[in-house]
Formats: sequence, C-alpha cells, structure tokens
Amino acid sequence: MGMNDEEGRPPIPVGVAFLLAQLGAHATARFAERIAELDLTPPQAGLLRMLAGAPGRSQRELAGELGMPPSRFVPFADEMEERGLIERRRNPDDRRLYALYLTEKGLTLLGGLAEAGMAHEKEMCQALSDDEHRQVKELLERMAEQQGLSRGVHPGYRRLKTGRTK
Amino acid sequence: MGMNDEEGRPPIPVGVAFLLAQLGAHATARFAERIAELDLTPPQAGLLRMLAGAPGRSQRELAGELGMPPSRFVPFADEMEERGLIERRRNPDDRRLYALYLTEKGLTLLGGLAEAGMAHEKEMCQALSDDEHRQVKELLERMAEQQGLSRGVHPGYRRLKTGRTK
DNA sequence: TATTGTTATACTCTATAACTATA
DNA sequence: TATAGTTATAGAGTATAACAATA
Repeated sequence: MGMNDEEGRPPIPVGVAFLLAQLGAHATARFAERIAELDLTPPQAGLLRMLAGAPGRSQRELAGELGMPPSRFVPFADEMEERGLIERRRNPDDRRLYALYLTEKGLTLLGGLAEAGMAHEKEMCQALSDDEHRQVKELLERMAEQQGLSRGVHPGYRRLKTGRTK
Repeated sequence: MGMNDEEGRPPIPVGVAFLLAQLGAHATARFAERIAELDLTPPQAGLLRMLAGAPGRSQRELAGELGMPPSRFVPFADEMEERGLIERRRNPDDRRLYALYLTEKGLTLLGGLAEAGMAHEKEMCQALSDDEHRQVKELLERMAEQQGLSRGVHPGYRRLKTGRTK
C-alpha cells in the first residue's frame, strides 16, 4: 500500500559476478541446512574431507587451510574427537605435533556427507539439462582456475560457525 | 617435505554446487575489497542501491530486506546519514515512520559503485569469451530463478560487517 | 631461540528485550 | 493495544596475546 511501488523497477543490471555471489550464498546455506541433519557444520565437513584426502597432518596446518587461528582450532577439534570422528596421535619424531586421522566412525559419516553432496548438487541444478549441467561446470571450472582458486578448498569457512555447543 | 604429499589426490569430485559456493564467496570478498576504496561495505552498497530503486521506504522495511534486525539498522543508518549519503524524512501522514532517501552525494557515490561493479564483472569473467559470458549468465539466471532467488537481492548480507567504526 | 599446541583474556558483533512516541 | 524507531544489555564468537612442552 506504499505509494512508492512503481511498476518498472528499471536498471539494476545483474551481472554474472552478482549471480555467483547470490547463488553461492544460497548454495552454502542450503548445504549447511542439509548436513545439519548429520550434526555437521561446513567447517566440520571440511575437516573430514581434508583428513580423508590427506591424513596425518598437524593441527596448525589444518587450521590454516580452514582459515581459522590455531587457538580456535583446538576446541573445534576437541568436539570432533569427543564425538569419535577424528583421532589425535602424537608424532613420535616430533612430540610437539599431533597428527590427525579419521576414525572408522568419521569415515562412515563421510559417506553420508557424500550422499548429501550429491542430493545437494541435484537440487541446485534442477533447472539445467544434463548437457547444460556439463556446460556450466566446465565454464565455472575455468573461471575458478583463472581466479586462482584451488580445487576443493573454499575460502568461505572463515565466516561460518564452528558448531561448538559449550 | 611432509611424507603425506601423495601425487594423485584422487576423489573429491567437485560439482557445480561447490564451484558456486567457492566462486560466490570469492566474488563477494573481491567486491568487498573493491568498494572498501569508496569507504563502503556490502550492506551499505546494498542500501544505496535499494534507495535508488525504491526511495522513501521505512527503516523496518529496509532492515528486513537487508536481513538485519531494526535495532541494528539504526546505527547503520546513522552513520550513512552522518556521512551525508542518505536522508531521513518524517512521514507527515504517520509520524512514527521515517522515509529514507538518497542525497545528492549518495547518488554520486552510487555512480562510483556502478563503475566498481563493472570492473568487478570484468575481473571475475576474464576466463570467458563474450559468447561464453552470455551463456553462463543465461544459465545462472535460470538457476537463480528456479531456486526462488529474487533479482538483485542476495541473502548474504546477513553475515557481513556493518562498517560502523564507533 | 623457535615452534606446536593450549589457555586466558579482551573485544567485537549480535540479537533480545525494554522503552518512547505515535497511532 | 499495536507499531516504528530507539536504546540498553547480555550473550556468543572472535582474535591476540601469554603460556607450557618440545625441539
């Protein structure tokens, strides 16, 4: 009932960059909702994937890749260890370091994560034919590479919650 | 020098949804960097655009669209008013409401914002030919619409800083 | 002396809930 | 009584800096 509801909201030219930001935020939020059913947050899912791909790394290294300071990584890893998803083992060669590994339970949960990822992909791409899906994927891959983004690591974890309850 | 630097980091199938999240976070961050040179944060830029498209709306309405509670909108608008970018006018029909408008200075800054937006678009799409650019844009538009995202409004402002110094 | 993991602390950001003025 | 705007406050989340163990 406002008197400012003009019809032709004209300019606002929406470019690819804006669409990426919009769709990216949406995809992130939807995925977070989805994995919340597994009691996981995006950073937690990220750690599980990282440990699956390259086990035995130190906490500092992992914290760096997740974009969080070491001091924040500690309680973050604490919770996942308490839940039995990951395991800390002392490195006998350098007893300052912990090496982090996935447990059996963590590996199982990673399976559920993969399933959620596939459902998520399907949901996000509903509007596309199989051919268009391949097309868009190829173009986005080129863009990501040209922008210097490394495969499988996204910098958005910095801003998200850790999921620590207490 | 780690002993876990295997060559073929094999699985991690990166889908379109992940690429969107990755590129979207990157685009958002780069754009924020860019407009920081105009002393603007993304929500501030958002408000300027909203007032340009539909002036005279109430604070609550605007706060809702930006995804912030009214209590947070007040100091946010305060700063922009102090900087002379927006103007509060009492609605004479209902004196509880403020109607917000762009000032001349705000309009000028909006011009700089449009320029930044074009440079940003160009930077993000460097890897694409003109044809591919049109192609990707059309596909992303379809995806955004199918996902129920409204043109020109992205839900990511919720998580970003307001830029209030004091 | 430098580095890993850890803990302590101080600070920012945020939402919730009162409060006021108009309706 | 209900709503717009505002202010106060308390809680969560964060980074920085100090600390202990090991190198």
